[in-house]
Amino acid sequence: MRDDEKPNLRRLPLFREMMTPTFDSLMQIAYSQSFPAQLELIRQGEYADFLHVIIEGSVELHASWNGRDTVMGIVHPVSTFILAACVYDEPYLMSARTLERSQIVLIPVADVRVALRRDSDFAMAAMRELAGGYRAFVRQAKNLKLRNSLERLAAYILHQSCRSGDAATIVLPVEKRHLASHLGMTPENLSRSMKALQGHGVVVQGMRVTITDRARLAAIAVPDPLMDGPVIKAPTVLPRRREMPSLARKRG
Amino acid sequence: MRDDEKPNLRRLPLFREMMTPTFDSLMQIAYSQSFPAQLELIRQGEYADFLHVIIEGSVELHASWNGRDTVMGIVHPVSTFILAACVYDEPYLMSARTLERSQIVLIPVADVRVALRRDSDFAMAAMRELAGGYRAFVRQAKNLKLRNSLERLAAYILHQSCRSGDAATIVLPVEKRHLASHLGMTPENLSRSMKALQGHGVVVQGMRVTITDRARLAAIAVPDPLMDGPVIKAPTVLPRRREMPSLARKRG
DNA sequence: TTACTCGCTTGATAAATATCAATAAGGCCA
DNA sequence: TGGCCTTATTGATATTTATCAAGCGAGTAA
Repeated sequence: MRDDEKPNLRRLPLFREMMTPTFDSLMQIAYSQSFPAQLELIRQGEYADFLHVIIEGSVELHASWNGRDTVMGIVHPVSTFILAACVYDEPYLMSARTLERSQIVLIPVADVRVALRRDSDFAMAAMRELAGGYRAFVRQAKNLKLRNSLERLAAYILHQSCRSGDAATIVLPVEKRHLASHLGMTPENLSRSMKALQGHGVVVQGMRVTITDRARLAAIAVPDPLMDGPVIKAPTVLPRRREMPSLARKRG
Repeated sequence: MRDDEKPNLRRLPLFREMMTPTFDSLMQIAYSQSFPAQLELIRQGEYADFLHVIIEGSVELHASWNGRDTVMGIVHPVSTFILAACVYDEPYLMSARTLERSQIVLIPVADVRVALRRDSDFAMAAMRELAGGYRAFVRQAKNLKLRNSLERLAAYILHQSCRSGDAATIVLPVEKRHLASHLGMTPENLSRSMKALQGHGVVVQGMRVTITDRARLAAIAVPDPLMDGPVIKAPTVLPRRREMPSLARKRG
């Protein structure tokens, strides 16, 4: 893998506190690869072979059963995914596919396991990462069970706005049908819910959603850190550049 | 805490592999307490003070938002809960209440954290425990998003039967209204779904549910280890297999 | 026993959500 | 620029699920 990718990985919570020799040895074995859009990286039911770290692009976690399919989450750089399957040595519960061309670092699970055993700081970080993932899914389950679809959408919009420093306007990071599936609804239902939110503090123009009245939107969403996640605003975190945003979408 | 409780704890996956001195030191600080039914042990939003181990009785994990409330899970002996909040030092996402008189061992989180740092075997076990919890919630989210309420109920009945060695008759472990909430439906809906399942391989008499035609029930539930959890039957624990079952039936 | 809970069931109705079909809109490419 | 393909929207309708309001029934205390 390229040397200029390592500092990005090193900054991740998972790798930040581990000992340098452990990190270096993992980096020696790891390799970075570019995948085209719409590529199935992981299929549910298979066993973990690599810990994945997404450096660039975006990856969608989804699950299917009995001919139905649903989006379980979307992973953006820089973060890891399927750590749980690596630790547990059990089959993946979700599939993963690239949404766009993506740069991904692959670390063989066997080496991750060795590193976990050897480096207790790494183990602690992995534990924290897993606990975080656990909590994220608890929140998702709460969201599904306690909110209806309109409330979920409202909360999603508010949350996205929050994440970009309370920006009034957000741009949906994925196609609407994917967002719909992510929120546990049909595309038609999402479309109607978007319309319903207009007149409740929101203006929608294509992928661009503008909050005109935060209070009214919040009255529907009733945001709650125990469900929407800690409010980690990202006003100043911009060390990573997104090249050519206008051309960065759609199938490859 | 009583000495006769320690072996039970020691047998838990979380404590099984840790070093004896670490275990003993935790046991010295831990104390066991009996709680009456319907007692709120943990309130969502608060911070973890103790790792809980349920020895006897049963505990319900639930979550509330905006005046609504839902059952997120039920914990039976012998197992631990809220490890994630202990590790992460973040507020609980769920509340916990006893369903009946329960015996619970409490271990101060500070000591758990020290033990995690000192004993890498314990850390690995905790990691596996967290990964398992993570996966459980991924499955719950899949269940909610991919199945409708009738299918969830059918799957629940089959799963309970499986857990007791494919017994034809199971006795619901909790009141129906709690089960309804657990399955993400109203009591009325559960009642009607139970009735709907009669004539599809199930007979219901109060808390007693008998499977008369497993195939018909399975045709509704379409069981899947990636959603319903590993099939750990009570009588014998099968050796781990890693074949790739192509159980993902398309269209149904 | 009677009366009283409390949870379960049932029926009627309403709301939420999905499905199907058709149209509109947007990006992409020749 | 127009044509093509995909996604998004809209309308009509069906299905699923929730709500409200009785009624039922087992367990319990007086």
